[in-house]
Amino acid sequence: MIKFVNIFDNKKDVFVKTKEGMQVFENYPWHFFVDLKDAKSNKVFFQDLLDSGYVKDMKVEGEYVALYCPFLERDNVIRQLKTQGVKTYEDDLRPWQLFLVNEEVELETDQSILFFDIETDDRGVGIEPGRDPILSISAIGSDGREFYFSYRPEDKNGELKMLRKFVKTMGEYDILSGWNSDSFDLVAIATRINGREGFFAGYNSILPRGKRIEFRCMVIEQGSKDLGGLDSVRRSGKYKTKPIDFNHLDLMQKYKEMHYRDTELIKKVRSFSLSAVSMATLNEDKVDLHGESIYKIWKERPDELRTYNMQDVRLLVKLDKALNISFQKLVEHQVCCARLNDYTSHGKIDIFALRGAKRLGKHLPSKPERVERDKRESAEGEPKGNEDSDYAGGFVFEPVKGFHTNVYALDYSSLYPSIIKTFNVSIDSFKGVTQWEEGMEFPEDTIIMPTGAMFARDEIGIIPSIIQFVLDSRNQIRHVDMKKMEKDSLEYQNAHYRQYAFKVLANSMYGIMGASFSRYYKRELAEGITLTGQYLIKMSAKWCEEHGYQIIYGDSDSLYLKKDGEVDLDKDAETLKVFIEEHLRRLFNIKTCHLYMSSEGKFDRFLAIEKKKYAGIHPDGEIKVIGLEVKKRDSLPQAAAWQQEVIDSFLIHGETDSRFYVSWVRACVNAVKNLSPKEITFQKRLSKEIEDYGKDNKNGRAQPIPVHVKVAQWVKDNLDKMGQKDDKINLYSQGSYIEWIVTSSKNGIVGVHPLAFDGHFDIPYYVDACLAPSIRILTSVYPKIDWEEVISGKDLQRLF
DNA sequence: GCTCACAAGATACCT
DNA sequence: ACAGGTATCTTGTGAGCG
Repeated sequence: MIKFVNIFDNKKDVFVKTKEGMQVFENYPWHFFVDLKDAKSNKVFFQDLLDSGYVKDMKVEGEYVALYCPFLERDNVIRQLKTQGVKTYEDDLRPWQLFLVNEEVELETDQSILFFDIETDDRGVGIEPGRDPILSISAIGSDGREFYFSYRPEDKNGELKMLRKFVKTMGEYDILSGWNSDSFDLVAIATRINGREGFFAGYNSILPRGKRIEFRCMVIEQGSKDLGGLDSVRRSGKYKTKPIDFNHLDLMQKYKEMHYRDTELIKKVRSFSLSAVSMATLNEDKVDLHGESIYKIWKERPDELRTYNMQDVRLLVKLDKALNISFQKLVEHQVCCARLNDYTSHGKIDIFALRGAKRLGKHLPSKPERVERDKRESAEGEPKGNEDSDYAGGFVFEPVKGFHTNVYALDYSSLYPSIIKTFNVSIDSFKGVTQWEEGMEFPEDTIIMPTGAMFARDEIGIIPSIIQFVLDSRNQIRHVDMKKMEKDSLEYQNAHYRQYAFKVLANSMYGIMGASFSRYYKRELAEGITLTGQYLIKMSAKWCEEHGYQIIYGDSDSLYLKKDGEVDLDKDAETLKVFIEEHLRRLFNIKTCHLYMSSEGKFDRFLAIEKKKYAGIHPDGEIKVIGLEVKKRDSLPQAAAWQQEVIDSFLIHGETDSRFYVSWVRACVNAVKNLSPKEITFQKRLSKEIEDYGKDNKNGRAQPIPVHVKVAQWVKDNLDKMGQKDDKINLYSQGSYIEWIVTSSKNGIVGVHPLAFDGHFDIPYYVDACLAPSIRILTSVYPKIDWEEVISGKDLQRLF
């Protein structure tokens, strides 16, 4: 078993970095696969490939033939196979990927880390990594050593010398780790050394003394549309890095990944600045510079800069220790058999699945060729649902809007993985699509879906097998291994992270089957899963209605049910489970039912406002709020505060007298004119650079510029007024939050930055804006009351 | 020149 | 480079009207 720290190739040899040193596997025998039957039916063609020397060797492996050829000649060979119409498997794998799939390897979790942080010249307009000189770098190793690199203004080559010293130190550790370093610190270092394309040179202590190695680190532009998979939470900055032969761990990125669902926290830390996160986690802040420029301090009081710079790294080390970020990350990547640098969902799951397939003696399709596609464009002019673009997802019930009591929640646990297992959904077990109708005839050895997609019944497919393996492993860890361990021990922590990684893997399988760039993609399968989900939740809803429940709401895999009097939800859920199992067996010929609907508790009081917007209170007093404005970071603070009051009145106090709310609204209307600037300040995130807004939309017209972008432009033009820049995130670039107050709404919204606010705001506009979220709740409960009139006071006027 | 319905983008949520 | 579904707010356009 090789424990690797990192692995990469030069398209020929594979380099495996371990704790002991670098192992080189020269001319790693690169290969890919075709079906044996294809090789048999194209005998002459395959013989020609061998004779011409393009393919060096062929070996029969079960149902496949492995074709050996140098990776560099790959394109040529594959083109010929494509022309001949031969399907290939795994032809896209780089030598290092193939190595991970084939060999006995595991990621080393015991890796040394160098935490670091840089300070840059801040005299220019804004902050742009790579443009401004780097003034200092602090670093702390996981072994406790502290480093500080800087130079004096007089030293012409000071910066480059400093960077080279740093890179040398970096080579003494396995991992380089910073905060937002993927978009800032590392971009700056790589760019300052070698320009945008650049790699940077250094010494790797693992190699024999004196032997030089280049640390390659690409600097690439981040797509403006691409939000990185974590909705809008992930990206900041224009560039990011792609380190090749050293490990890099951006703690901010992983921290976001761990917390992106926690809307409460996101509201607190907003852009996930080191300062905000340290405050939230450690209750400790960065050193306050009182608005003084970094450059000035560097020039005049270098010791002070050192203190400041060092404090940031100390925070990093403390955060990692408190939250175990790097350890969790290492364990997670070890479970996936992924390199530390391959952090995308697809990158992490791919090698894991390929290894899983190999264990079963099977191979997975090659990645589809890159198709330039734009979902929106394909929808224009022609009917929606283009060949392989969009497909339907989960079903959302129209809520029965208003205030309810005695609401029960039912939930399919892991609906999509369960469907995959139950219907044996997999690329290799797929038998085509037919028209399905109740009671139709179809082959006995086939499972069918409500969409008509058919799958082999007896031989379990690769994907369901992997899911089964993943869930079995997870259960083994949770219910057996962890029981024997001491809580809070290192091995317990390790086990906990392992089981979590398995859970994530199981839940990601559906996603990659719907991702058109992945080797697992098949529209019929992805849509089969979602539409079967729709079928199941609708059928369950029907069953519940027939058993005395009223459907209040439901989304994809959940149902919210109302029933007064005695209710034994667990018993009903069990009966429903049996019903569904029998139904699926009879109509779809399934073999084993893995679907399980369980009770998610009761709500004494429940507000159904809109699709994806509701709130409820459990008997123990715990309140659950979903999707409402109080949970959104772009909500007006006062609007959220007032909406919270309404929610509490209904759920905690059970107040249902409409007169209470009418007078409450009147009081709010009167209070608007006295609101403080903070309460009426909007905030929204810039999801791309200012220049990228206002381009032509799909109708060929210039897209209007949103208010927050106009204000961002003002910020850019008035940077001198903004005071000290917070952290690495520019005040007006992709990822920044923009604040504004509305001063006029007569001819379009006019927003001004809080710093330009003179105290006059558009009161009528704010009356609407502050009350809208509350009014939406009140309208859903009391649809007959004209709340517009209550706000305008017309209902009062009528009385006089 | 006004109102109004509508399309489309942008953001941030939910499962 | 995991997926789709949805509400809400904003601006610009074009129809209908006087």
